[in-house]
Amino acid sequence: MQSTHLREHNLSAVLRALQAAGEPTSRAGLASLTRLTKPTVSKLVEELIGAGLISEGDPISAGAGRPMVPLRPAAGTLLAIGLEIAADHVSCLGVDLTGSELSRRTVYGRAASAEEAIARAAQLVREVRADAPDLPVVGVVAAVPGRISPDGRLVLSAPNLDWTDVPLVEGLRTHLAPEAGDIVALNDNRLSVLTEIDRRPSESFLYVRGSTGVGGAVVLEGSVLEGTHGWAGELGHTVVEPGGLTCRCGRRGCLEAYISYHALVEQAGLGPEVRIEDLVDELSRSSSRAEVIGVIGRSLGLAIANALNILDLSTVVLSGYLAPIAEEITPVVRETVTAHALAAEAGPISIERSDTTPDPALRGAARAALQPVFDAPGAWISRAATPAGRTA
Amino acid sequence: MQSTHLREHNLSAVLRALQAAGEPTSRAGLASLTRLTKPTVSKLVEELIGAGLISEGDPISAGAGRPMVPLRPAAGTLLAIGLEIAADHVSCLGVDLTGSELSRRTVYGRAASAEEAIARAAQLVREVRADAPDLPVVGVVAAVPGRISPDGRLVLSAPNLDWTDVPLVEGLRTHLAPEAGDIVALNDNRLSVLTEIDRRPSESFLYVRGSTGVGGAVVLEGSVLEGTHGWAGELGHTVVEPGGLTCRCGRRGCLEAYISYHALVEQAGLGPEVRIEDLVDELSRSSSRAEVIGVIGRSLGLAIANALNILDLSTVVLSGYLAPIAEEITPVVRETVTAHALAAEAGPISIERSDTTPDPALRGAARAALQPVFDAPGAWISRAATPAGRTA
DNA sequence: TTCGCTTAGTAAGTTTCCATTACTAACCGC
DNA sequence: GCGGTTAGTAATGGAAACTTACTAAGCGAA
Repeated sequence: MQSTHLREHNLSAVLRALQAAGEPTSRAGLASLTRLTKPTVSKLVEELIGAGLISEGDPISAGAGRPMVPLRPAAGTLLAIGLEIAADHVSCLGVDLTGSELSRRTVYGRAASAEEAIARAAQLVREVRADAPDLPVVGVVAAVPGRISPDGRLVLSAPNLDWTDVPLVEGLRTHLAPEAGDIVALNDNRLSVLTEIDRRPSESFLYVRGSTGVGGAVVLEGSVLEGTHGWAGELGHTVVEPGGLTCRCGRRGCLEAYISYHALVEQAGLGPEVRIEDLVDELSRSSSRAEVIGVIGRSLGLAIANALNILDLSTVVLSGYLAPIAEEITPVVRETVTAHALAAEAGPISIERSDTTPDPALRGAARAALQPVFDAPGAWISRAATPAGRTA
Repeated sequence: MQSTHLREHNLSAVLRALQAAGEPTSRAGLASLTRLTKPTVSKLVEELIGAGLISEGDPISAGAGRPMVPLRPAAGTLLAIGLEIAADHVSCLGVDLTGSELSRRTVYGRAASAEEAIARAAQLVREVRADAPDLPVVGVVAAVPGRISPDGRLVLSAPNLDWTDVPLVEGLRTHLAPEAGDIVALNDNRLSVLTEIDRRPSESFLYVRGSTGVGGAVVLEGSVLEGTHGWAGELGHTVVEPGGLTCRCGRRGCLEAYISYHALVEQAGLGPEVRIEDLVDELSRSSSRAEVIGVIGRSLGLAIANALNILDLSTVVLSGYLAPIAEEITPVVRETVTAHALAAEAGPISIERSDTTPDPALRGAARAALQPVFDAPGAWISRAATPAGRTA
């Protein structure tokens, strides 16, 4: 590491520590969190304040001693933009460094083509920018329900959108002024999980999200496992029944063939807009409700158990349409997991439902767009020095 | 990071770069590998030479320019000790920083008790130390075929050894002088894989090792995934047939119940000392050979496919008793994996056989015992004879 | 042979950055 | 108001790495 990078490293450490603390913290507090000395932290904080990344509050007296000057991530000094491109809507969310919503836009309805969806998305980004015209933009992250090339530029396939090899980033870039910052596309499941990571920082868990299919993510000590192609954690095509039902993907016995919303809807012969809670009710008319829950629980449990065996994790978070029925299916899932997961021998497997914040993918995308600031605050300090706003 | 730690970081970076290079490298070469400047590398190298961690060779001329002074990890300057505790033998291997074998000892025969096995192991360690009495000992790593507590001190269970809750490290420590350095126990599968990592540094792959059971490891960019309890990658108890055969572990449908050496031997009604190649022959007398290969290949393939789906990897390495029959089973495994693994859509899944170096666990243990030197070379510099190398 | 080119390595001085030490600031309780 | 306590700053010093400029040593072509 060059000595130049040391400062960058420490700036980042201070900013991260402040965010991780989750509450206003004094310079002295940051010093003990980062194990840097008080003078060093003072200097770094001064720079970060200068760059508009940290803000000071009024001194707070807490017991004896000089009152601390509370520091927190600065609100309203920059704009990070998240996009969500879904089958039936496109949403855009602008947040500042605190993660607070600055602006939000949505267009409902299915786009006729990828080009149209991209044009809509770009329009929303422009509107969100216009709501905060003076703020520099960190970047744009788009959540897409599909597979994305490792460099985050190309949507390889997104079945629900009917997209194949769509150059999303290039498309957005042609519609947007270059000051929009970096634009990157990421998988919606691996963005949704960021919201969950905020709730339980530095934990390790398996995240299972039911949307149209069944996706998920693997979180190891607070960071999302990417995998070779960027789709690690995709639980949907785990084989739970060799030679079983044929899945939409053409394979047999996939988890999705048994428990995806899509599969269940088809199985029940219902319309596409049934809520999952009603769906289970509907299904339980033909067979017994316990049986339906049993099928979901057992196949899901088996897939989870196999994943936990490989990863040696002991926490599972159920999200998406699995969250509302989590309470009901958990006993069966737990039973199956306990019966098959090795980790169950070392201690109980925790099966939890996710945070119920709406639009986790959208929020996660905005959250991801903020990341460069935490990773490299130095870039923002040089920017603050040259008020032109653009890096040379 | 404090500025004190910067030096440590860079010393480590230089030493690692030298090892990773795999061939003698000049100071200038290290500078470009580490992105440090030549003078900085020169200084760091000087320290490492003083500490006996790097050695200089005679200048080598390669084309134009001044000949380089080749640097390599120093041979015979320190001793790292690996232990392997198996059901029918205990082995001990001493290596230096280059990984070269300095000394090796083995005692065959099953120990009557854990205490006896530990006493044997300690004796071997003493003998290996006695073979190189002047070298400082980095530490001792013991490979154990079982589950080990996360702190590496306690063997929770090792079915083949008939061990439960054995305080291995404490036991070894009472037999050994404290200068033996840190003593740690680790799982044999996750140590075996280190040999494979040396062959393909920084790659990601799934390592599947057939021994008495079926174990494995997950390697992500050159580092072994540990998991919550330290047994990530254990493929043996993946469910490949829900409600299928009963496994030794009491569960049903585990991979091990189908393809472990143990299971196959039992299935064939043979003695315990059959070689795997003969075993397959033997089994093929009752049914057709293709059928036996088919069962192994399909169940293994299914387990691998599920693991690859979760982890998004595209390389598998077969090791242990799977290596000698790799060629035969690979077609079926590949077919099954390709049929079920999502990653197969992005490109071919590579299924390879492991390095055939004998005693991979023992070698891996010694390799792991070396790790502290690469992680923190600074500790060895202070130990070195003359830190008075400060030029005024 | 000699001169220029190229690469390896070193020396000296400078810069950057953090730690140390010692201080001031501000508040509490007695 | 006075000690105790915590927050924060100022000045200095030292460690580490960078920059620049040099020497060392070989190759090859004029």
